[in-house]
Parts: sequence; structure tokens; C-alpha cells
Amino acid sequence: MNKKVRVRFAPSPTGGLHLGGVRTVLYNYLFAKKNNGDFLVRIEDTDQSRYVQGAEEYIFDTLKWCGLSPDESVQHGGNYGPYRQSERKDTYRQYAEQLIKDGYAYYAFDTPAALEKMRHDLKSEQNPSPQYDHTVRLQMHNSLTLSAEETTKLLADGVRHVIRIKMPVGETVSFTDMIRGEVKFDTSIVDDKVLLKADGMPTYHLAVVVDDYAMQISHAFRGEEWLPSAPVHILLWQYLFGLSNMPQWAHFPLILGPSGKLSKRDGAKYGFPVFAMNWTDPTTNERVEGFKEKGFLPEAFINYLALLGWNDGTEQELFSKAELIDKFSMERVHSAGAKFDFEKAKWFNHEWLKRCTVADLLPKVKQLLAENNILVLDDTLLAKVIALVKDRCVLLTDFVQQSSFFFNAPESLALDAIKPKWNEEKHKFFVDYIEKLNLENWDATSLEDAFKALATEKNIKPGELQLPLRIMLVGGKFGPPVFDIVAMIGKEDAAQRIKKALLQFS
RNA sequence: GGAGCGUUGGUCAAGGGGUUAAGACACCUCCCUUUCACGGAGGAAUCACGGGUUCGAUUCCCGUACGCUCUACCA
Repeated sequence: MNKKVRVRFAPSPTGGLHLGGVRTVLYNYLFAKKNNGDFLVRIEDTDQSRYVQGAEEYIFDTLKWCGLSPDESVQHGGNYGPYRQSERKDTYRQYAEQLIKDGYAYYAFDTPAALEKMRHDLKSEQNPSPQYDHTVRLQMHNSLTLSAEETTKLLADGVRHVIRIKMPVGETVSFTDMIRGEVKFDTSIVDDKVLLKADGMPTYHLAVVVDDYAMQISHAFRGEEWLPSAPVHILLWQYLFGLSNMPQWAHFPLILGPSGKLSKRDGAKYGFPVFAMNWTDPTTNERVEGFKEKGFLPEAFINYLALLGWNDGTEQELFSKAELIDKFSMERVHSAGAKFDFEKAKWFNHEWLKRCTVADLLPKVKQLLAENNILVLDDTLLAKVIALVKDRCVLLTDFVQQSSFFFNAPESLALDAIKPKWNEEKHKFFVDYIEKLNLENWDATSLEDAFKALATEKNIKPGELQLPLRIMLVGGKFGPPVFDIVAMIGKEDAAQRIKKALLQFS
């Protein structure tokens, strides 16, 4: 039985893709590629009430940005469609009926009110959330307690009903998780999960199993939050398709926020993104910032996410996608959750920015500047600026602050930093310095020499003049060495900025 | 409440019966830099607790504590 490796990612179109989701995709993708297998994406849209317009497209956009596009999906085609669960609706019912026929499931006609009553009546301190399980199913309104005739009649009358799995009592279900080893459950403690809803749609439990079978999935990977419902899925495999056809499982650890599980809210709360890309919920208009827009390189984003729960056992931290594919192994994925650290994420971005050549960066920075209303006409100049400024940028967006003043004079100057120590001598110095700008050799060193010579002549420490010069040219206390800036922006521009600044002192 | 999963510095983590318990981020100090960074050199800081097993446990076993997830006609 040498099945081809086929793994799937199954997002539900209910919102943006957050960190945990992207990492799940990433590990699925890496595993598939490592084993020359297929990576497919299917959409879990069986809960139409929660379907959000645009979410599906957003998911594919995110995958594309991350460089994790699937081999098969609604967007990419493939031979295992449909790739939307809602389009397979009829199949699920057949399997559910089959389970009933075989004695593994039953019809349940309980109204929502009846369910609520049951939960209310049974609720106690010892049992805060009563389940629909073997202890109560014989008191409920279902095909186990009704006669065959009654059941048939209700069905014929079109009474709303669901199909529930009949969990066996006192059996042990176990399976081998690729990350956690053998995991066991006592079937008595798991409830009779709904498999087919009253609207005819399957729940996730039925759908994963049927879909994974239909799509010939060889390895089923998902987040740790699914572990408790794994016994339902194992049993379904056993009843429907046989354990020998069941994929291998792995449950990934959770990604935690600063306090507990990472949630959508944490982004706004702690000032870092939790989604890969900007996401605006069309129903609430709530906007969540993405790593992309924050200025992350996809390579860095992927790299950090991969390391959050996995490493190759060496000291290496920087991995390209190709290296990740090469080195990845499911056995080295941790079983414990990891806390997301934005500072470390930024460090990865910085490292990847350093790995970029000026040519790599040029189009990105050019576009970024354009978005900030800075038009760059001269690519050669921009290339020089990028080379000069590159090391001090951690995020792509840092290039805006670090390089905009090369193209446009600063709009406001941080004068507070120099005003207290300002005096008439310094003012005169700069008036004269403008004249000294007529140099034969227009380069940073000559500029600096001329500057220092004049300072000495006027008996002022050059150090006390450099910060004012910087602020006149740049607007604030940042940027590359000040004479590099003068050299770059040219005589006219430099003179003009100094004059303009001098005006603000009088 | 129950079930499952987990627990090496503040964070990510390597290691796996005998080690000075790697490395990275963050933090602190110094150097470089008369801006802010980058970079360089150092520093502080860790095996949750209690029992076993053993000549020896951070490592293996059992408990306890704590954390997380699930406990929906959501995925």
C-alpha cells in the first residue's frame, strides 16, 4: 500500500487567515513537497450562515503571497473536485444513511427547545455541560426510542431531524499521532455528535472523513483543538471506509498570544498583526492589519512561522522555502504550544532584508514610496539610497522614513532637539557654510572636511553642528551619516534646506 | 465537572541518565558611531513540584500543581 502523499488544508470562509492557520498551511505544504506529494485546498463551507463574502478569495490571496499556493483547489483545478463542501451535499447524506443502516447512527428529532431542556435539567455543578450521549439518548426523541413505523412516518412527514453517531460504550479508540505518539480515548465519554444537520449539510465530523476519503488524502494534519474529536473521526473511518484506508494524523500545537490563545483581538491590543494580510470583514467593517502591509517579506514571515514549533536540530534559524522543504520533518514538530513573539518576527524580517540585494528591493521600495506620494524618477539614485539605508530598516515600511527625505525636503523639523543650544554663532556658521558648498570634489569626505575646517575657523566644535545640519536636511534624529546625505541630495537642495531651516530660527 | 494535550531562562528553543544545560530574540554593560540604527565584545537569567527507579536524574516511571484545547445542528 504505497499511497501517494496527498495532504489538504481545509479553511472555512468565515474570515481572514490568522497565524495559526498560515502555519497549518505551511506544515501541510512542506510535508507534501518534501514527499513529492500533492497539496490541495478545499473549502469548508457547510455552515452557510457564517459564510463571509470575499473570505475565500482572501484565503487564496494569502496563500499566494506566502508562496504556498496549492496544486489543487477551486482556483487551481484538479481531478478530485468539487473543492467546496457545499457542492458535495448529496454524498454526505448517503453516507449518513449508510451508517444508520449499519447501526452506527440514528435519526434524532429533538427540537432545539427539547435539547435545551435536557441540558438544563441535567446541568449541575458536577456536570456543567451535559452531553447528548449514551446516558441520555434513550430518553430522547430519536429512532432509538421510536418504533420503526413512527420513525418512518416522521421522516415521510418531513419533520426536521439530524443524524447522530451512536457512540459505543466502554470501548477504547486509539490512533498514532505523528507528533504525539499513541493517543487513546474511552468512547463512553464522547457524545453522540451530530453528523448531518437539519438543513442536510454535514457537520465537520462527517465531512472531513468523507472528503478525505474521496480526495484520497494520505495524511491529515490540523490544529490541536481537533484532538478531542479525533475519536469520532477514527470511528467514522472504521465504519465507513476501513481503518486501513485512513490517513495518518498529526495535530499541531497552538500558537499562543501574549496571554493565552492568540485571537483576532490581540492584534489591536498588542500592536502587532495576527493576519497575514489586511482583512476587512464586510459585515462588520472591522479591519485587521496584516504582516504584508506592516512591511514583512513573505520569506521572513514563513521562516519565523516555521520555526515556531519546529526546528531541524541545528543552530540554523534562517531557512529559505526550499531549505524548509528539504529539512522539514513532522517528527520534529513540537507537541507544546508556542507564544508568538513580534520582536523575534521582526528580527527575521531584518535578516531577510539584509539578504535582499538592492535590485531585489528596488521595485518594492519604489512602489512603497509611490504609495506614500513620493515619486521616484531616477532609479539609479534610488538604488544608491537603498544601499545607503538598507541596514537600518527592519520592516519594508521603514524605507519610507529612511529614504523619503532624499527625494522631498522634510515637511517639519524636530527643532526642539537643537533650539535650546542654538545661538548667533551657529546661525552665522550655517550662513557661511552654504557658500562653502561650492566644492571641486562633491563627495562626503570633502564635504565633511570643508565643514570641519569652517567650524575650526569659527571656533565651534563640529560635533555641535552636525546634529543641527542633520535636522535641517532630514527633519529628525535618524538616517545615514549626514555628509552622505549632503552628497546624495546635491548642492542646490542642501543649500535650500539649510536656508529654509535658518528662517525658522529667527 | 469531565476528557485530551502540554510544562527547559521573560520568549523561541537544543539536549536526553554523569554536560561549564547549546543557540537565537528581548534585556543590561562596554566598544564602534559627535544622529538613529547596523555591527563587535561581554553579562544577568532556565530544567514546575513531590515521590520513586538508579551509584547518579533536567532526562525514565508515578503522582501533584499549573496552563491550554474540547465538551454546539461552528469549524
